[in-house]
Amino acid sequence: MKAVDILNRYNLKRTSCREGIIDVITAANQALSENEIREQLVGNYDRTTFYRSFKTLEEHKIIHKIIVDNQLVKYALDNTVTQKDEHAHFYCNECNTVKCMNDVPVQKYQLPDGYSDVETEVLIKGICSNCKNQKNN
Amino acid sequence: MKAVDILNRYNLKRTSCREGIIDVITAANQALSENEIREQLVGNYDRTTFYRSFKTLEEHKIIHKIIVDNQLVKYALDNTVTQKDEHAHFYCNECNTVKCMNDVPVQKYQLPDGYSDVETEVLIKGICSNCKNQKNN
DNA sequence: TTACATTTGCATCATTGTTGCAATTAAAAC
DNA sequence: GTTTTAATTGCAACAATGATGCAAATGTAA
Repeated sequence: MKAVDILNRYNLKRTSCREGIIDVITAANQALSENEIREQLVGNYDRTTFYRSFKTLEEHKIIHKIIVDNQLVKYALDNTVTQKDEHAHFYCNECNTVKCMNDVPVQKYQLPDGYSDVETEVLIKGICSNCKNQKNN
Repeated sequence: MKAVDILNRYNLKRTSCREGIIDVITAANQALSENEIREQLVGNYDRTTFYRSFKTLEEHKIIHKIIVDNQLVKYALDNTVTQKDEHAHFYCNECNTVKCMNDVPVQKYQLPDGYSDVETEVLIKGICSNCKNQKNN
């Protein structure tokens, strides 16, 4: 789906910053940090505009954040857009990339009495297939 | 186990700040934020000292951080100290507390070929039993 | 009690994110 | 195609979190 269509679907004004962010994130096969997105973005936007665009896109569940160790913040397209189920995220300790594991659904957890869950976040840390290959060669 | 014993076990100097932090965290039945810990702590420490103490305790896996939405940072005793398995964390959307679900072990996830996992973080968001009770009354 | 290495507090700086406000822009109405 | 209106942008300022260098203070071992 095109950025413009996504913005229309959520009744958001199609500003170049929002379109650009969606395009860059859509094109990537991994979650991207703020700086990675800015590097690939055409045009120069104020930091404030950036953050506000992210916030808006997040609030409408067009993108979502994945945070690793309270340090690394990465963004990816949200389930509601990709039509996939709630999935686990994978962080590679070697190359520091974050990927949405669309084929690894979040499992159901049995909570103690009285607790009800709304949402579950799963972050798996380890070595990705790319880095593993490089080690073996 | 006493704070002093824990510090000794890891060959760390027993400074009052470190002891205090461990004591406060041990006494709590939920994960605490920096400010919550500082409030309960006897003595006034510089912010830098605080952060360095946390860092040291984290590096030695005496405590661990749980981060919610890249915003709320909470600390709790680590598995290596409590002798429990890797567990899920629960964040209450109502009262904003974080608890270690020691009885909810992290499940095994089947990753795509080539991926190997080292550690899995699970954060379940929802309503805790306390808040649920208050709603029903 | 002394000696040495570690830790503390202070000043300073970096990063990430927010808010208020005037200027600009997108989208709808004319 | 213009005008109108509401949303968005950029700027300045601010807040929170965290790191670093360095001299002073403290813990530990001798």
